[in-house]
Amino acid sequence: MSEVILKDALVTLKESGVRITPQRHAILEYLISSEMHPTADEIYKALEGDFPNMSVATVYNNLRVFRNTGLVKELTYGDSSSRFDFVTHDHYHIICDHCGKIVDFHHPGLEEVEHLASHVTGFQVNSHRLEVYGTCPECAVSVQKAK
Amino acid sequence: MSEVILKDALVTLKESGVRITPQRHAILEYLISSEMHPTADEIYKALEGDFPNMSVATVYNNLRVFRNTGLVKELTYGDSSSRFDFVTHDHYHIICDHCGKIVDFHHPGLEEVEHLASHVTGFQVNSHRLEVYGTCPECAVSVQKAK
DNA sequence: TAAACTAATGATAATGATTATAAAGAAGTA
DNA sequence: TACTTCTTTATAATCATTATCATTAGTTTA
Repeated sequence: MSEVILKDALVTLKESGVRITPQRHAILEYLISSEMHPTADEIYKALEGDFPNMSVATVYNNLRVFRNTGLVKELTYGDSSSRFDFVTHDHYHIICDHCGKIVDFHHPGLEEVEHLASHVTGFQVNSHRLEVYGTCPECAVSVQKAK
Repeated sequence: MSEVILKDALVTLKESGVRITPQRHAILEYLISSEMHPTADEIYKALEGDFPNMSVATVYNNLRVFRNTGLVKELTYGDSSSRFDFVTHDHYHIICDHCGKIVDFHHPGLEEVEHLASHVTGFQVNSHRLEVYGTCPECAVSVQKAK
């Protein structure tokens, strides 16, 4: 089923006039199949086996290409490096304060917040970003034990 | 009135056993008085006149101290450097896609989103983060003109 | 198909924000 | 005063990301 998603993505790229190189194919595939939200370096390391000569710059370049075509979203949290998320349906993220794990969850869009914000500030609103922070079940267990 | 806020902050620091140095005083004062959400470097530049010998490291160190005592929040957006926000009431930010301006707005907390996220993912929820993106009135005008 | 043009890759250097280190200074305490 | 601890300063180190540029590959056109 992620096959279909990948094919769709490739079609989107082609329609945007972006060439499908083996590297791009591999990066996309990894982003889609991976349940995590990898950093550029993690992607680089993961594909090192298949592409021993691939440069880090290629990863960054292509992530930017994907971002520009709207296929991929860049997530910046407090930590040093950005994470990249293949955009499927609209979803939000919940992030574990302890281990940094990121889990997706769905929630109806927060239009009323956008409206209020627009009304109060006079901005034309385009989008919003929401993240929830907490402790994941696994870390909750180990925190228990530590007591 | 920001006098009171500053005094409160100094009391908070003292209670946490943090010494009030002239540099810390100045950084706090700047953060409170400034309507913007400055980067570390902007703070550094702003205080250069009064503290010609102050090191950038001092700014970073003290911002970390303030963050740890809960006086200051660190905001990371897509761009390269973090921004720092003196915490007064709970508020959200709306950010202009064109000029990067950040404006505060108030909105009742999104508890129901936290509840849903907790229910779906099994996380214990601590907090959330919400930002709205759009075009500020000034930039909307210049975009009009450009047409 | 070959030549010409354009885009993508890879290696490496450059940038820039942030952090680490270590010496000197200031404040706090006995 | 002597001692300890925290803070500042200057500087070097780190690390993610971007820029440069020569090389390669793909596409277009004649």
